[in-house]
Amino acid sequence: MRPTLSDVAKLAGVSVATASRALSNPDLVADGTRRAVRDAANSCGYKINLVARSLRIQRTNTLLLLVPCIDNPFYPAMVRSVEETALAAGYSIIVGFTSKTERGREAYGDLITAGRVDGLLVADGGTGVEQVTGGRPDVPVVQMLDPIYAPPVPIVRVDDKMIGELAVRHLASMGHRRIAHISGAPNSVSATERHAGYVSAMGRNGLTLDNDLIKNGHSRRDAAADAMKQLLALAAPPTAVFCASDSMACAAMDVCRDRGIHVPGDISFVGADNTPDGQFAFPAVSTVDVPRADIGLRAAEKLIGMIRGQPDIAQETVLPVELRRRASCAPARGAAVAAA
Amino acid sequence: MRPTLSDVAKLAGVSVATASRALSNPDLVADGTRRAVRDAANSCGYKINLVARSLRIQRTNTLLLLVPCIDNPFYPAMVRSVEETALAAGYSIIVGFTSKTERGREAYGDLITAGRVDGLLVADGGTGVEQVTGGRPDVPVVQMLDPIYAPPVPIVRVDDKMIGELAVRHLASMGHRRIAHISGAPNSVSATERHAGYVSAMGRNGLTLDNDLIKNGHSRRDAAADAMKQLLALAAPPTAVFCASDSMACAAMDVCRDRGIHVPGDISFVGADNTPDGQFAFPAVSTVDVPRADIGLRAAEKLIGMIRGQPDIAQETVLPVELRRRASCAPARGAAVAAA
DNA sequence: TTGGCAATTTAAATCGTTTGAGTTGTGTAA
DNA sequence: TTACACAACTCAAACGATTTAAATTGCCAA
Repeated sequence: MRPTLSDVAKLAGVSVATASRALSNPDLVADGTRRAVRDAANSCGYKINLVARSLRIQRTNTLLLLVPCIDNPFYPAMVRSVEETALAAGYSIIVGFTSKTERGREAYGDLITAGRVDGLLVADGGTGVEQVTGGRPDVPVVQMLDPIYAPPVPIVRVDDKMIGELAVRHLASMGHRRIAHISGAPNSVSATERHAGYVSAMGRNGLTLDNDLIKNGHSRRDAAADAMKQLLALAAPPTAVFCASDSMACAAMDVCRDRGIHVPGDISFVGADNTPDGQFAFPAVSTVDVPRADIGLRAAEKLIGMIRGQPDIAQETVLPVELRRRASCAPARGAAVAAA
Repeated sequence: MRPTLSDVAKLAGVSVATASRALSNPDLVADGTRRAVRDAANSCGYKINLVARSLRIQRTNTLLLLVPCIDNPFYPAMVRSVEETALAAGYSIIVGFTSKTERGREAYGDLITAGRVDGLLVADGGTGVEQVTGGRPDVPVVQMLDPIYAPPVPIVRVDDKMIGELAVRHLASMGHRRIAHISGAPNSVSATERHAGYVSAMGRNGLTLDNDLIKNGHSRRDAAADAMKQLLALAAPPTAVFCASDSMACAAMDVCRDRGIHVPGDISFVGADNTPDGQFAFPAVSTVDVPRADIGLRAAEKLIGMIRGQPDIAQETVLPVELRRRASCAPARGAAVAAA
């Protein structure tokens, strides 16, 4: 039988109340008593029962992190960062993967409604939050990346439109004029924002928008490969492609390699996200970095702040994105290139 | 105030005991009573408090999963599979990453000793388990992959020695005689087993073992690249390389590409693990598959079985490994090739 | 009417903490 | 001496469920 606080108290010759305070609120007891209790606890190998504690104080020091899936190279860095931040603040995280499992988010609703977690971190964007909080509006929630619309919740995200703009600007600055776009999952807000950024930057750089140059890659490798094949089949193929993710850029580049089209000699690519697959591809994919570790950190901090009742929680945190030049881009053939 | 069981009981006009049974042990109450309690629960939006329940029944239905890090492409599939299996059995997973965080496993010891989790799944092999159970030997633990030595715990693993043997046999069957090995982290049991498999298969295939052909890649890309450079600098470089992981194979292949050495025309590679980075590399890396999803599944099942007191828990489960031929291998130049 | 029996239901203890209110004892001021 | 403040500690009531043992009910046969 594992020792309880009352065993410790008995051993130290004090009441359980005093034992409790000696261990978790040391200032409230006299020096000698504190020492006696601590010695007693050590000598019998006492460990606190966190479940009992949670029941009493009505907090679990546990967060639920919902991520579509961990196989996607986008998420590991974010998950790790959330976990680290939470750990440092004394919180554990329960992970849930919502895309591959049959039941999706609903499978985890219980944990929230049943009071097993203090708060919720959602990385799978889109629809509503009530399906996950089970209609308990008092559970703190922080969203990462794609906004939840109804009701709105605090969010940590990046400027996705800027991603499209930076990518296009970079390619345009190298003299490319026929710049294609392979877009992400159409139901994702970030994908449509990246698309919007592409559109606006094309205009701003005086390039004509050609709908034939815009293909849907659905954020999947296979769909991106198909899209690339369609682009290459055009009468006037693009000289550069902005892909809404590095993974799609890798897939598109593979298509080019299979056909003997040289990257970046014949065609340039810019991806997005800065995931490891793009980093280790050949050639390494130029990309617009999405600071996933930082997103995780900020989101975890924000959520913990909310749980602890801090007053000045920003409703929205937007982190900067940044172009990373790598080997997949080269000046357009015969173009006069502006200063990169 | 969220409703408790006693609210429900009051609403239904029964005692809490009956309410409890009506909801969680329906056979023990009369039909009408059961209906009345359920209606009452629904009408006031009652949700069980799992913390209270856990305290009473002395189980949390939560497992702790310790993984070195999630950034490594080896682990996501395993984590996902563990999570899925656990979810299906009604368990939640708390994840802990032990390699990058300062405190390592100790940081999570509390969760176990404090009774917040029912069992422990360890994927970071090596030393002892007591540092993680905090000397509570009664906590169920299952190890994945690398064995824990003191004290031994139930394990789900693969035949790592066979990995080395399959890789070498494959290369030998294609006529390669100078087969190099880039090995994994020297303190890892699986790495030394793969090495041992390489050694034994070299002998079995009548190939001479040349220590110059064995380099330590430390399971890191940079070290593997260094190792590859050393191999290429040899007076008689290898015609094939067995790398203890696909990641290292990718890094080694990158070195070859940088030097204009063609894979597989000039040199063949076999990796191990079957991680996505090898799958998407160019050329795709031939590998020996480690069924990570299956490992996660079996380990989770085993742990849950132990928790539930099933009698016939196997101390050791060894899952089969399998060669996956892809594009990184070709017959040795001018060799008479046996049937592959 | 009564006793016996099975089917339900209930009261109360329990899980192991935390914490507000009350008690004790000591020293100081009136 | 009385009164009061104060520190240190104890008592006992939570927290919200489960479960054992006991009590109630309904029903039927004697």
